[in-house]
Parts: sequence; structure tokens; C-alpha cells
Amino acid sequence: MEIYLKTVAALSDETRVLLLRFLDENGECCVCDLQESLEMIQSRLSRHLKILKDAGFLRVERKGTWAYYSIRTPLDRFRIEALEEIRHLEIKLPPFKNCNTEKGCKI
Amino acid sequence: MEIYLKTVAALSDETRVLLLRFLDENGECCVCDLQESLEMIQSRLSRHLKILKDAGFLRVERKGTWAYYSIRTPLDRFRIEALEEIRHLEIKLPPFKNCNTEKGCKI
DNA sequence: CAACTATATCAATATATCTTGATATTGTTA
DNA sequence: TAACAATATCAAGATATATTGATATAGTTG
Repeated sequence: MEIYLKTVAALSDETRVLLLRFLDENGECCVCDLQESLEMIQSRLSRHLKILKDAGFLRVERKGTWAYYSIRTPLDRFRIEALEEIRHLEIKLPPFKNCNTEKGCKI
Repeated sequence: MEIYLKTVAALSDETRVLLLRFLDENGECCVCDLQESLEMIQSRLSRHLKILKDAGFLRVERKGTWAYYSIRTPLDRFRIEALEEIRHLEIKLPPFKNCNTEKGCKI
């Protein structure tokens, strides 16, 4: 029950839906790219990324001080369905903006 | 987005999960039966039933002063998957108790 | 019609979640 | 090693949601 509640709670926030959609669309991103692209304060972003990770939707790969987040794979049936549902929502997805740190953030 | 959020918000509460499971298992119930079976205060029950109804999971049929709730059908793909997910949770489902109003509540 | 019953809604309080700015942590670079 | 940069966590306040008891609204029954 706990895992289930964590999963659906992660799904029931507009910020996190946007994050999932964005990562689904653009693939792996580092936090600074997300910050730039989604115009979101860093602590807020970090919090929601953690919630999505703990709920089994995202994976992180650290390279030095950078953290690259992406949709976890494989996902189980229910999470796939949830992502599919989110894919069909009408969301104004902001364009990808590179954070322009010259030395390392770029993949 | 609004409908989506309403749907997942409805799914992310333990009380409502129990209600969905119970109705899924036992079929149509009137509010007083649910009150007896789940040992839940009436106003609380009424609130959560409304949330589940507004989120598209339940239908109500009124017969006089009684209200009979049941899982709505047909459900769309996502809601079906959500119910399926809930079906697989380990929940101690209390037994059905009839409210024993002799004149009308019994189906 | 008056008393009663089932259900819905309201108001107050308690609890959880979200946002922001500040601080901590860890890696990088001069 | 000192200064800096990316990310994570913390603390305080704001907002949303849940719980409870009280009241409102119908329908029912004597």
C-alpha cells in the first residue's frame, strides 16, 4: 500500500507531471538544464525530482557534481499507463534550454 | 490536466482505496452498508464517495432517501489499470455488513 | 402534519504538502 | 588549499486536504 500511495501521490502534482512529460520528450537532462528550461528554482526542482525518483519513475546518474535524470526503464505496467496518460494531456511544454556550463554539463 | 489531477488525487488516499476495493469486491452498496462495514463516520464517507464520483470512478443511483454507489462502467483504460493495481494491494478488507434497515436499504 | 431517517454539506481544527530562501555537501578548478 | 559550482537538504510560512461534529435537505412513516 505504501509503495502504491507513493506512486500515485507522485503523479498528482502539476509540477511533477510537467517534469515527467519534459523528460519523456527530451530524454536525459541534468538538473541545471531543467532549471533553465522550466524556469524553476533549484530547491523546488530537486525536491520534485527526488519524489519522482523515490516513486520509481526516474533514475539518476551522477557524473561529478552533475546529476542526470531520466525516465527509468523498464517501468511496470501501471507506471507505463500513467506516463501514457500524461502524454495525452494538453501541456504547453517549454523548449529545451541548455544551461551553457561549458565544462561538463553537456552530455 | 484538471480531470487528470482530479483522477490521480482521488487515487492517492488510503480511505478511498479501501472504498474502491470494497465496492469492487462487493458490488453496489448503499451508504449505510458502507458505514456499517467500514466503521466510518457518515460525513467522512459521504465526502470520499463524492470525490470518487467526481473523479469518474463511481456512479450513484438514488432510490428514495437511499443512495447506492457502485463502480462506474464502462471505465476508460487508465482507470481500469488503476483499479487493477488496487486489486493487487494487500488490504485487510472488512466483511460486508448489512445496515439492517428493514424497509428499503436492502437491494 | 410531526417525528424520524439517510445523505449531503458546512465550519473548525488537525495534518500533510508545496514554495522559498538559507545552509550543507561534495566535486571542480585556479 | 581556497574559491567556486551543482545539487541536496533544512526551516518557515503558505496552501491544500482530511477529520469530526453540527446542521441542512429530502424522503419516509406513523
